[in-house]
Amino acid sequence: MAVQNETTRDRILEAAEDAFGEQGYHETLVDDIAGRTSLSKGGFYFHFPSKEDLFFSVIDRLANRLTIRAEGAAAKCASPIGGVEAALTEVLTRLGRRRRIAKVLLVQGYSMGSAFEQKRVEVYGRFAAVIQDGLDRAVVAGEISPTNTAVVARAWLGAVNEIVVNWVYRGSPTPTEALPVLRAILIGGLERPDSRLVTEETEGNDG
Amino acid sequence: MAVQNETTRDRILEAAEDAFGEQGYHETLVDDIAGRTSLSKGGFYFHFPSKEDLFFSVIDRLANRLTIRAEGAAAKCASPIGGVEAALTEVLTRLGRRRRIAKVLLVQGYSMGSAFEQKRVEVYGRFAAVIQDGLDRAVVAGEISPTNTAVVARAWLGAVNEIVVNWVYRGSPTPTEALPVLRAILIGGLERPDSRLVTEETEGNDG
DNA sequence: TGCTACCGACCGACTGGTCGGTCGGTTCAG
DNA sequence: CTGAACCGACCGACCAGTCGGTCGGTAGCA
Repeated sequence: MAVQNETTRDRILEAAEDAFGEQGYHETLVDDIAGRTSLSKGGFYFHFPSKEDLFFSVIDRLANRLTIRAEGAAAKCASPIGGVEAALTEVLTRLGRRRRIAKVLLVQGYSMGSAFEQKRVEVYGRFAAVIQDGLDRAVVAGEISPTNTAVVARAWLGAVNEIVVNWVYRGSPTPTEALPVLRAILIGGLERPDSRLVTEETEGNDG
Repeated sequence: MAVQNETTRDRILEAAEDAFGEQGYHETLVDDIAGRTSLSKGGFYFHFPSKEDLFFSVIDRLANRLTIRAEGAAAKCASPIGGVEAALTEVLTRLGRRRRIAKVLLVQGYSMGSAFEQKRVEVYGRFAAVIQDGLDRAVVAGEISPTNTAVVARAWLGAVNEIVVNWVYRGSPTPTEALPVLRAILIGGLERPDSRLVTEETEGNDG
């Protein structure tokens, strides 16, 4: 029935999140996921058409959750630049708490080869768009000087990404530890239009 | 003999660079590489013990070349911060010219699963160390304020990485186009000790 | 209440293709 | 004649996906 169906599907997604995070795409066998779910392989294929489809579903689920959280954090801030900062903090904090999730989202997809390229563009594009949107509004609000916000957004995304991935692989510094420095250099890299005495009012941001 | 040996080995490395860059690790078959080299599979295995070993050799070769170029560019500059900037420019320009190389170096490795993790740490660590070294010397030289240069180096690395990867997947903006903006925000994110305009004495960063 | 027909969820042995790696054989320069 | 370099048919592990079958539940009917 429908309810049981949903539950089982979710159980599979949950198990897959763990498995992919621990072992990567190729190392994770459909039998592994079936095992973790107390399902047979056939049972699994009743719920998902393919292993690839499963992986994409996992990615979508994680990316959606993270985007919602980031946008929620940003929405609580009055100023655009404060919003971007809050979103940054939220993402770093969130990923910093769940290493496996970070690994699935930021690393494991590449194992899929060309099948992943489109998905990568889509997911990273969505995050970049959130950042860029905040920056654009900050420009309009006169908080920062006009610049190529698309490039800046990508650079920020990359910086955050590398901090997290490095932590995933080496264990330190944790995203939380890196956050203050990261925030300082990213925000600090933006020019203020009224820069006679920078006097940041963005410093004591809320969140 | 040694000479012929080297030549064939290099031909294999060259072909592998192309193949991995175009198709990724899993999609590239040993037979592909043999074919591109006008060698049989057996001939290939005379020169390399395994496909994995071949991939690592390709990565090492590319990373070494790029590191040498970056360090060379940096060495030509008098000031440390100028050196870091020059290295950044060199890397972006270099990778921007060869999309396939960029793809092998920055993306394809992940396809190998856990076997690659150590290599990733090693290669990225080497690049980060070059940047960090420049930043550290810039601090000593009084060009920038003390900060957590390890984190800053990682962030820079990530920013550059994402710009290049995004270009690899989407074709634009090219690294060369992005360079001015990137340079501005990265360098701009660093505090100058003598800046009367920037008042705050480092609110969040430690060492 | 009992019986039948049916169904969604699940099982697990099996298949079919793929591909890294092997090995006995061949070529040819020295 | 030796052996480094190379050939290419072959092996066998591996694994995503299939398919015929099982089983608990339930709708409909008398």
